[in-house]
This record gives sequence, structure tokens and C-alpha cells, in this order.
Amino acid sequence: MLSRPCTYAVRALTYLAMQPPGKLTGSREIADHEEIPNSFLCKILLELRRKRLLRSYKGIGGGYELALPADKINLLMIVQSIEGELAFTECVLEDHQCSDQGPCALHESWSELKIRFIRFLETQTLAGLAETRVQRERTAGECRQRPVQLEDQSRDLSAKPSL
Amino acid sequence: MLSRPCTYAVRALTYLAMQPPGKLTGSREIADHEEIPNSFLCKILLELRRKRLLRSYKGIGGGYELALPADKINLLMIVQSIEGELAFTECVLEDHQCSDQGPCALHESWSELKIRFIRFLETQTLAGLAETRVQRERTAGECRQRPVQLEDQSRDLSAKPSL
DNA sequence: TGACTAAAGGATATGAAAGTCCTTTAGCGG
DNA sequence: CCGCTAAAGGACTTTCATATCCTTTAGTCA
Repeated sequence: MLSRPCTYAVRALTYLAMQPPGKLTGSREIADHEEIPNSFLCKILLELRRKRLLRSYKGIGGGYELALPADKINLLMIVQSIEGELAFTECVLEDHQCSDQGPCALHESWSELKIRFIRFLETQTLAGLAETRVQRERTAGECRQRPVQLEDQSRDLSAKPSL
Repeated sequence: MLSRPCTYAVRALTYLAMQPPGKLTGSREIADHEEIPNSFLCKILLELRRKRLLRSYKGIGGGYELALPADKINLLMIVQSIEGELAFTECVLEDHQCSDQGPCALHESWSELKIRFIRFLETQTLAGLAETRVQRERTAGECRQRPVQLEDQSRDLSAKPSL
């Protein structure tokens, strides 16, 4: 449905949205928790930074943080950051002649569905995703060993560098 | 949205649905009209035959024909013939833990959208697609040179082999 | 300043999807 | 039976998304 880099981006940003405000998080930590290859993740984070969804900081205590409040970032923004603005422009049948003027046989009904999908992506914010995940992991923690993030969160909590 | 083989399958079957009933059409003719690499198309047609959407005939005058009436074949059948029955099972975020029991953060809202998409594919039949295309090409033909298919259709019309 | 850390960036490798090529099989017609 | 045709099938190549590796850049801290 979404490309691999896209889902990585969503997962990474959701993880960032779950961190305490002001905290910086390194790519390594994100990669470990979200099970994303780190070097690949770096390129995705770089792209998200270029699209102004992230800020990054080099050096000791450096890392990434959201450039906007989590409730101001929705999935459509993320997808378009990664896939480009032209995402969702092609039609189902990839008909080369397909446009709103000379559409393929599925054009109208497909367009309606496509718009629904875009609306769906727009309504899903990082804040919402993070909230859902925090709840899920809390209830999961009750019957499992114990959540893993707590350790890492507390370890890095002191690292709060300047801009 | 759909994989390349899938869109080729839909286009090829739609082309077959536009042919006069009982006529056999060779892969070459389909490939030329739909601008699909012929040897690649052959593999797709073979797969569609195995899934009983097509019948094929070898030798002179041979070719392919729909195994069912065009209004009995919908897009979902075609997609699942090519992609397998497991199509549309993964969730948006490809979360490995994602299931109806321990779902990812998007699971519910996504499921609803996915069902809509499947319904959409179910409602679109080859008969409908063919009808739309015939109409489109008729109106397009009025202001262009002339439709190309007529030649090839009349040429092969005599070839009506046995089962 | 020097040692260390983490992001940035380029160059390269891998694997799956897409596409090509060539041979085999089956059916038709003379 | 022979030659033609068209589908079936296997092996191979190409292309692209994904992933890895390694070097460079920029920052912190002592």
C-alpha cells in the first residue's frame, strides 16, 4: 500500500512523537526500536528534515526532533515528503492516456476512492498514532515482561542540547 | 496501486471482452493493441487460464477467449488470479505484529478503507469496462482518423476453431 | 586543539519485479 | 507425414526499490 520508506518514515516519526517534548533522539535508537535498518533510516530522516518535518542536531547529545507539534503532522504530509507531491496522481490501470480529459474506463469511480484515501491520510495525525501506540503498549506491558523503551528513555533524558 | 502484471491482465481481458463472442484472439494482437510486451503478456494469460478466467487454443486460428461471460468477471477475480488470494492482507504500516488481535495504530480505520476498495473491485466487471471503452473509442474516432481495431477484427473473424 | 559523537552524503551491493529470449509442445492444413 | 502457427515453458537479463558501507561534515566536551 505504502512504500517501504514511507512506512519507515511513519513509524520513525510516530516514535519521535512518543518521546517527551524537547528530547532529541538518535537514529540508532529509532532504528533499534522500530526495527529499521539504521543507514537506510538515516536517509529517510534526512529527507524528512529537508521537507521541514524534522530538525536534526549533530554531535554529542544530538539527534532528531519533530519540527512541528505532533498534531500538526498528518500522514499525507509524510507520504508526500517521501514519495513526492505527485503521489496518487496515476490512475488504477496506469493507462498512459488517462487524464481527467481522456480518462480510462475506471477513472471516475477510482477518483472518488482515491479522494477517500487522501482524506484518510489527512485525518491521521502523529499525535493520534502515538497516543494509540502508547495505550497499546501500556496494556501489552501488563501481561508481558516489561516495556523496553523505559530504559532508553531515562538514559537519554538528560541530553537536551541547544538549537 | 495495482501491480504491473495486474493492470496488464485487466487491460488484456477488457480487450477480449470487446471482441465479438466466439472469436479467438492471439496474444500478439492483444499485446499490440494494449501496448504490452508480448512475451510478458503470454505468461499473464497463461496464469489467467490456470485460474479458469480464460480458455486458450493452440495452432492456426488459435488464441484466447474469456471462459466466463464478461459480466461475470470482476476486477477482484482478476487481481486475485494474479496476486494470489492473499492480496490485501497486510496493513498500511506493514507492522509485523499487526493482526486483528494486536493491531497497529491505523488498523481499524484502514480496514474500513480496504473493504471499500475490495467492494470497488467487485463492482467493476469486464462488461462494464469494455462498454465504457467502446463508447470512449467511438466518440474519439469521430474526430480522429479511424479506429484501428476494425481491420484486425474483420481479418480474423473467419477463424473459429473447435474446443 | 584534539578526541569523540552523530548526522550527511556518496558509492556500491542485493533482491524482487519486470521484461526478454529461446526452445518445446500442441494443433491445424496440405 | 511435413510444415506452419500459436501457446507453454524455462532460462536468462534488465531495472528499480531497498539496503549497506564507508567517508565527510559538523557539532560537543575536555
